[in-house]
Amino acid sequence: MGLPQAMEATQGTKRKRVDEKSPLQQKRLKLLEGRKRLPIWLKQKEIRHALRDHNVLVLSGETGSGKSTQVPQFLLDQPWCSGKIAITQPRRVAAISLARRVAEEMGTPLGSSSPSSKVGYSVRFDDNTSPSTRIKYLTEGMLLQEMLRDATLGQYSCVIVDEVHERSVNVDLLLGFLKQLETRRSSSLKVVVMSATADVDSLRRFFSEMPIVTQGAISTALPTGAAETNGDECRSGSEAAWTGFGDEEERETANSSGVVASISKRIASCHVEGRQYPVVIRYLDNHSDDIMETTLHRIFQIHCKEPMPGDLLVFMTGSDRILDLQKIVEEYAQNLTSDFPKLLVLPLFAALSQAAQQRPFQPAPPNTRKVILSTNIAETSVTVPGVRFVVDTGMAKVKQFRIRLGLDSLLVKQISKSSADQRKGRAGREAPGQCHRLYTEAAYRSMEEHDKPEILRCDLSAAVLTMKARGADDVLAFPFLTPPPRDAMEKALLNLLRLGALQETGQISALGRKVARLPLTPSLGRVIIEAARPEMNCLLEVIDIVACLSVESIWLNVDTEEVRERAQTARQQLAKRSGDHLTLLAAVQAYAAEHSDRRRWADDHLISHRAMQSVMDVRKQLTAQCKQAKLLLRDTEAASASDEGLQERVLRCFLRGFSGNVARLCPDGSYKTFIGNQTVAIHPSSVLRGRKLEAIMYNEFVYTSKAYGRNVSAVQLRWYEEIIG
DNA sequence: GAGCACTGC
Repeated sequence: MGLPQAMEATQGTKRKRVDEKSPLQQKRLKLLEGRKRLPIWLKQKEIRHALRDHNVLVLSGETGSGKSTQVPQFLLDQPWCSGKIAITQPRRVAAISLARRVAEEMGTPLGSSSPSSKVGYSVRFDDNTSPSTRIKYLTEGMLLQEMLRDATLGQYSCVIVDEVHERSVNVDLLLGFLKQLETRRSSSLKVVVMSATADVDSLRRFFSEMPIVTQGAISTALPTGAAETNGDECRSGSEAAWTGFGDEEERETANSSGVVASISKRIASCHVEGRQYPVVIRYLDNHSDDIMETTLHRIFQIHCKEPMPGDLLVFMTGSDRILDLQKIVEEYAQNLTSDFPKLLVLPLFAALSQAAQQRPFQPAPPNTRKVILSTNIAETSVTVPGVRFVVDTGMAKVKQFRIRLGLDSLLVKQISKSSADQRKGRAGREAPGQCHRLYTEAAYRSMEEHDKPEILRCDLSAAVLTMKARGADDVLAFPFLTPPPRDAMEKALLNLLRLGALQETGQISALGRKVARLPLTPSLGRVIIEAARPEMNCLLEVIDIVACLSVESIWLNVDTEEVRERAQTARQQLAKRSGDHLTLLAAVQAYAAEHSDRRRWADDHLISHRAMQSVMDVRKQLTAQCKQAKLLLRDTEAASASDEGLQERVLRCFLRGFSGNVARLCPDGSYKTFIGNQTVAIHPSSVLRGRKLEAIMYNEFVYTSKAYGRNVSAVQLRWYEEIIG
C-alpha cells in the first residue's frame, strides 16, 4: 500500500443513524462494484469453506488480488467467527490505510470515531479501535505486544498474517506462537497465512508438522480431533483451487516417546491470481564491470528511445551512489537537445527529509520524465506512481549479524530472484512496462530463490526475550519456520544472562519481564532499568538518550561542502566532551526547551525535525511506561546543572547494558575490544572521531568499509571493571 | 577523509 493511497483514504463521517442514503452507505455501494471485479472475489466461497473445514489456510496471491482488504470481510459473518479478526501488517502506513479502506467498503465509521465502528487499527502511538471493533488491522509488533497481556489471544477468532513472504523476525515469531496456539487453545483459532510468492509448500509443511513433545506433555501438544479426520470431503471437487491436506499428504510424525499421530484436515491452501500488466524483461548480454556507467547509459537509452509518458525507477544500493549518479545524470541531461523531453532526477531513500521523499509522488512538469534513483525503499515500502521503466542493478545492501564477531555487517550483495521479480513488478502497476536488468540472464538464474529470512541474519537477543516473556520457555524447541543456528541462539541466551534478563536456569527473571515490556532492544531496556535504581537516579536523562538511540539518526544528512560546515558549527554548540550520549541529551533538552518554533530550531541546527518528533513520541511513551511500572521516582523536573556526578552515572548506566561494547586504546593508536580483541574505529559521525581516549563504549558495532563503533562515549576503565567484576 | 539498506514495539 503506497503513500498516496494512504493519503487519499478519507475519514468516515460521524452519523448517529445509518440508513441507505447516508454518505457511508452510498460510498459502500459504489465501492462494492470495484470489489466484485477483484480476482479474489471469485474465491470467496472457497475461502469460507476452507476455514469452515480447516483451522489453517495458506493463501498465496500476487499484488492486486485484493486479499488484504477482502479476506477479513469474507470471514466476518461465519458461524465460527464470534470474536474479532486480527490482520497483521509489517508496516504502520499499510495497517492504517487498509483499515480506512475496509471501513469505507463496509460502510462503517473508522476506529474510535464511533461506538458502532466495526473496523479499526492499532499501531504504535495510535490505537484507533473501539469496543465494537471486529476487524483490527495491526502491525506485527502490536500483536506480539498484546500477547504480553493475553498469550492465548483470547479475543480473536481468527488471526490473518499478511505479507509473510517478507519474513520479518516478528512474522516468524507470530507464526510459531500461532502454531502452538492452534493446537493448545481451548477455543478454536483460525489462522490465515497470506503470502505473495507461490512458496506455499514450506508453510503447509510448517503447520502440519507436530509440535515437539517433551516431558510427557503429549495430551496438550496433540491437536485435538486429529484422529477424527479422513480428509475425503474437502479435496474432492476440482472446482476448488485450494487443496486440503488429504490422504496422500497425510503425515505420520513420531515423537520421542514413540507416539504416532496422524495429521490431516487441518490445513488448506488457495491461490489467487494477481492483477498486473505485462512487463518485458531485458538482460545484459555480458556482465558489466562498471555498473554506474552501465546504469547511466541505460537511463539515457530508455529516455531517448521510449515515448512519453512513463517514468524511470532505478534500484541502487545506497544514498552515496544515488547522489553520485544524480550529479552525473543531471550533467548529461543538460546536453540533451530540445527534441527530447526534459529529465527530472529524484533521489529516494529513507534518510531523506520528509519533503524530499514526497517529490517522486508529485507530477512532473510538462514534457518532463522523472528518473527516480532509489534504494530498496521503493521495492516494498512505497509505491511510486507513473513508473513504466525499471532499471535494476541487481544489488542491495544487506545487514547480517556476525555471531562470532558480535557485530553487524552492512555490505553490498546480489539480490534474490524474488527481490528481482518484485522490482520488475514495479514497472507494471499502471500500464505495460519494461524491466532492464543490468546483469545477464545467467546471473539471474544463479540467484538465490529468496532473501535470507531476517531471523537468520540478526542478533536473536530480542527474539529470545520475546519468546520467553510470552511463555515459550524452551526456545530451542520453539517452532521456527526456519530454525536459526544453535550457536546464534546460545549467543542470545548468554547476552540475556549477562544483562540479568534471565536467571541461571534460563528462565526469565523479574528484571527480564520488565525489559520485555519496553519497546526497546534488551540492551537499551536494561539501561532504563539501571537508571531507575535509586543510587543512579538519572532515568529522565537516560530516557532522552535512549529515545534518540532507538529512532533514526537525529543528525541531518549533509551533502554539500557549505552545508557541512554549517552543520559542524551548529553541532559544536551541542557537542559534549564525553561523547555522543551526552551530546544527544543536550540536543533533546535544547529541543524540548524550545517552545516557540521547534521546526526552525531543528533546521538551524541541521537536526532532523522528523526524527526529533519521533524522539519526543518515544520519550513520552517510555516515561508513561516507567511511571506505570513504578520505575520513575522523580517526576518531570530536570536535574540541576550542578549535579556533578550526573554525567558519570548516565554513562555507567549505559555501560551496564553495553558492557560487551567496550574497547581500550592500544599503543598503536587503535582501539581494541575487551571481548574478542578486535579493532574498532570511532564512526565518522561521532563527536569523538579522531580522539584518543583511555576507553570507549559504543551502542552499535557495525562493519561497512571497516569495523566502526557508532554512538560512542568515553568511559573509565574503573567503571568497566566494577561492572565486570 | 570518511560515512547505515529497510521495517517495528
